[in-house]
Amino acid sequence: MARPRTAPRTVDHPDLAQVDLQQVMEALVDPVRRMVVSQLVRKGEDMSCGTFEAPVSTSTLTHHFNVLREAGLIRQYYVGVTKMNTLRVDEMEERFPGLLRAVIAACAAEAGSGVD
Amino acid sequence: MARPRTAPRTVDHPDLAQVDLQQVMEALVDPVRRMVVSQLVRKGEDMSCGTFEAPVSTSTLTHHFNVLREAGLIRQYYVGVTKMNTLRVDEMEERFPGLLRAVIAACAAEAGSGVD
DNA sequence: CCATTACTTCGACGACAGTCGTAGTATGGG
DNA sequence: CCCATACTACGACTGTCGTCGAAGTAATGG
Repeated sequence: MARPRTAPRTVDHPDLAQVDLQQVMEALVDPVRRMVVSQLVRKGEDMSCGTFEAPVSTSTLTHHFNVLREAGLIRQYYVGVTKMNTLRVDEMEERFPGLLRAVIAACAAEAGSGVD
Repeated sequence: MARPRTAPRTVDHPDLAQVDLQQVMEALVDPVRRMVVSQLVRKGEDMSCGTFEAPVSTSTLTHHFNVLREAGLIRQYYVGVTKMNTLRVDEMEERFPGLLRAVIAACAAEAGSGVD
């Protein structure tokens, strides 16, 4: 019987009203974090932490997820032993209209044209 | 007779095609540089380097102007002994649609609401 | 229970960005 | 000519960010 010994793992998310532009910019300035955002957009569905491609170690990736979550860019929740990630794109759009959308578009454009 | 002993001082500006998102994000992540951009927008006309308000020394401000110029965000030109600054907003809009516009709007929104 | 999987936490380290003050250079006026 | 003004260049310092590996914790399956 899967009787949880402790409370189910939860994750705290900021209300976007209390996130400021500085935090969002700092989150989006890192290329690895933009990769995460891009992959979420491209996939179009929630992704577990382990399924992202990035040129860094797992522990570093954990750090990047924390930064993204604290900046209000992603929402995270546990499903068993894996942790899922969603983009808070609509909320973000309301908080800073056009910003996330523009960054996503720019990422896609750079990935699309031959950038090597 | 104002005979120039040397060639008039010129300033180099990148073609926006050769500016990448990383550079622009790095330029816009600094709050002092966003202040510069905001003041240019608010003023609505070219401003000399000495007329900006920022909580840093003059030499630091010079550094910030360099970063903004190299990221393609501002255009600079000398008028006598002073150096003028313009926002390259239209070119930027073409290069990364919506990005600069969104950041400017976010700055204005934060400045507008009581943020202290 | 125990092992496995999936992610986190911690400390350490290296690199680099922002900052300053000082000294330097160019322009324009007396 | 010389000085004042406006900005720049340089070197030094500092704090912070991204990075890693090793050790830790939590759910799941046998």
